[in-house]
Amino acid sequence: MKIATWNINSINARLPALITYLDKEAPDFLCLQEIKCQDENFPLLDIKGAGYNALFAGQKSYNGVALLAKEALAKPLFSLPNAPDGGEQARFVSGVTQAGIRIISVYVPNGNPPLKDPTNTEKLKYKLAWFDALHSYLKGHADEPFIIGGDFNVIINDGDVYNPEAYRTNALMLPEVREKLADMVKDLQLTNAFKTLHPEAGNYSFWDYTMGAWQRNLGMLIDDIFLSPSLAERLKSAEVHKYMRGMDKASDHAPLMVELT
DNA sequence: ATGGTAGAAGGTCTA
Repeated sequence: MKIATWNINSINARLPALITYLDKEAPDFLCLQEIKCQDENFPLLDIKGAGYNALFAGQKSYNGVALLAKEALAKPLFSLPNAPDGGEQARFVSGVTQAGIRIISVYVPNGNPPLKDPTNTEKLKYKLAWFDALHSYLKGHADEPFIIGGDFNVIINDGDVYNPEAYRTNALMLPEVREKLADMVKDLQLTNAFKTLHPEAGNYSFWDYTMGAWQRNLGMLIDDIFLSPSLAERLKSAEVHKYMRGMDKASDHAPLMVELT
């Protein structure tokens, strides 16, 4: 069973790349983030043509998440219960597989202040509150198997970014942000699928569009897939599909794929 | 002290 997560940075701008990816890698489940379209503009026919069903939570201009699956998913949920904004921002979608595994796609808030006002911490507070809501939601489902994939917008270890000192005060790496994710992982005994198999530094899933970041390998690992405890022993392989970042018209994120037995 | 790039929307914000 293959499950992948990919911040696609506009599903319509990336539609040819998406179809190519589905054909080539054939994930059973694909979590997408930043689809950047409203529901009425979601390319459902193209995705069905590629052999996939889709659950999606769209939004105008920003955010937006989807969950593609070869099978039909049950119990669809289109927003995070008790999200700090009441679910106004489309950052969460989940469904349950026929085998009874809950699959969740999340786009965790970035949390950095608007450039015009570096003293503004509203976005950071929102990020921390969003993590609280996610933790509570998962805690309520801790007795069921689940897999959560997404853009977590957290640099978990210093070795997961090309220059940790440059990001020390960035919302992707602030201690209180790292603690929120670490507390959730510890409390729910989650397995970080990729890092468990590839603990070494220097594996990235995101390279900024600016600064020639891709060509210079100035990247960071901010996309993750976590497994609930009962699925941990099924972990077989995990990899970042870097070739997707090297394509023309690439997203700034590469997909991360995990295989379970 | 801001740039660099990309995307959606629509003439600016978010990342």
